[in-house]
Amino acid sequence: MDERIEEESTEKVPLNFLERIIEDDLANGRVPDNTIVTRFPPEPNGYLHIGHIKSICLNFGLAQKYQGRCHLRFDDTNPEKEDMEYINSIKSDIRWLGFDWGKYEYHASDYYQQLYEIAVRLIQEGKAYVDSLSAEQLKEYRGTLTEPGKNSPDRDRSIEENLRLFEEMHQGKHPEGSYILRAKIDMASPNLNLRDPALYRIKFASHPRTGDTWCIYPMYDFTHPISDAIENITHSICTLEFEDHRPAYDWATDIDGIEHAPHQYEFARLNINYLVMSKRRLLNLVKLGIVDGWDDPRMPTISGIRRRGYSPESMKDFISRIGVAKVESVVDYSLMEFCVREDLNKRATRLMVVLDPLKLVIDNYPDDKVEYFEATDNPEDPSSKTHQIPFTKELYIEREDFMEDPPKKYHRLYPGNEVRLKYAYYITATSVVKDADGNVVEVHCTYDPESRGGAAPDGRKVKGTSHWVSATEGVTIEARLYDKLFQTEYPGKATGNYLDDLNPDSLKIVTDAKAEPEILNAKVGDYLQFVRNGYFCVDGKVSTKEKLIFNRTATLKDSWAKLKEKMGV
RNA sequence: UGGGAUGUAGUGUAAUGGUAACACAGUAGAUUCUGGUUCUGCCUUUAGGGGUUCGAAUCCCUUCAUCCCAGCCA
Repeated sequence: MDERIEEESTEKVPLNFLERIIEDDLANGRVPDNTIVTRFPPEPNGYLHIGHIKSICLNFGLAQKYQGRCHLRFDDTNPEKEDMEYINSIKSDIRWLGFDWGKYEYHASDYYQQLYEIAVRLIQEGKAYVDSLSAEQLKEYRGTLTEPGKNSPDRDRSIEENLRLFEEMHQGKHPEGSYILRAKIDMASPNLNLRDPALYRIKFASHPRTGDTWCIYPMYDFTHPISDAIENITHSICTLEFEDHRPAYDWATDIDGIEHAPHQYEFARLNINYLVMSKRRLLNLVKLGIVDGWDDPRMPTISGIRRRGYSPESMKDFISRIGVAKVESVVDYSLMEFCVREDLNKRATRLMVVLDPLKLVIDNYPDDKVEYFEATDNPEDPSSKTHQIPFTKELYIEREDFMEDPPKKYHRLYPGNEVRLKYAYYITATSVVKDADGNVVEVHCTYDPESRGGAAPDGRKVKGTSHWVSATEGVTIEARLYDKLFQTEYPGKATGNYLDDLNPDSLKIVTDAKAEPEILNAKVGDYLQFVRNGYFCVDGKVSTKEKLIFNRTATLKDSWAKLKEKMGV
């Protein structure tokens, strides 16, 4: 026991740069009460996507790891874009991932009064002023990346005048766009965020939470750092594009009365190839009707992947595997697929479902006989339960599992070849029935009664095993076969328009798949594997008892498909 | 032509002055009542150039490349 502990403590667990910072701060007594406090600060103006999962796992994960806490704070400072609908979806998405913010739920709008008072104080201290420049003039005065800006004529307005005007803005006496409150920092700063950034703007918009109480709303650069300070956030983690805002963050938290100013740290946001992640582009897909909605199983939104059948565990594993750093990076989609397959392989219930049915008739099997075979729910689980599958003379097999004229290395069913029907019998194909166009519509075979259970007493082996469903005892279901929404690694890279790279085959609907009766027990949230076809789940939105609809979460790896391609078949 | 940041296998992440590694992808094989799983092998790496040092991915100088910033968005 002691040895083990020693072993563990000497074992070097690689830390990411954020963990290093936190451990260093903790070790050097820089953290009040030795309690780190992080926050996840979504703006409620859209649905959470996979990129947010990284931020959620980071903020909640770090808090968990160091026995601190993580606040959920809605960054609701722009009433024109935000909505209660989003607030609710965000909460349910975070819960789905398995994180709990407990009582620490906040809204930046809770701080509007405090923010207002701080703004007044800044004016009194000569650190902020009311500017009447128009948006266009503001732009002119700001300068460019290479040229410094110039001071607004209003910059030297008296404190009394500023106070009066700001109060009038507050009271709604001035129209939108007529005035803004600006920080007085440095119009010549090489960092544009420091060229007297806007602190407050006038908006006669109703806020989802504060209603019409306010007609002036604080800006991000002012609200965010102060909200962090109010909540005693110790480590404020955000994405790389805010790096340039850090001086503004420090400016805002450098006000009297803040004992332990929070600090901002930036990490690289998550990018995944074959996916688009920006809210704008996702919204567009929804608006144009290219997808079924924000929760379309092809969408990289949390609600989308959830409906697709991804498990929260697999996504958390994915996030832990990609790591955290400051380098802009693009993660392979295949890693995410690997993670979901690995997780689902361990937990999915196996079912036999034929997606593209081909009739198979066993000529030497009794006409009306029904016998049952026992199938393991999950062979990966030693304590797995079993269920019964009915077997009859007429069955369906996968059309792909029979070829009249097979290529080399094809070891499924073809005339004269013997294969196994999983759990049941060895069969040998004898003849085919074709339609007028020459398509095979029925395969006839004979079975070996001695091979009952799927093995021959004489020890002879077969190379192929097919799944099957009884033609008379099976049930019909709908299967929705999803693939990547985009067919290029970087959608839009070639033409500039990401819609040019949509995958025309991102959804194939199979309305007459045949399934073993056990499928009737499948519930929303169950993880299933249709043997040899992939991982599936019950569609939580449209599936009904009368019409069962399943979504394909991911295919199984298919080395035969690769081989076929290589052989040029 | 301003400022900020970043460069390690195809991709992502370790190694924090002491033998460049792990995972995914790729590839070859073994096992298998899922052409799945599992197992084994292989492939490929410090952006370039200089310097410090017994020793550099790591420190210094320099060049190059990429990303972000000119909302009254966050």
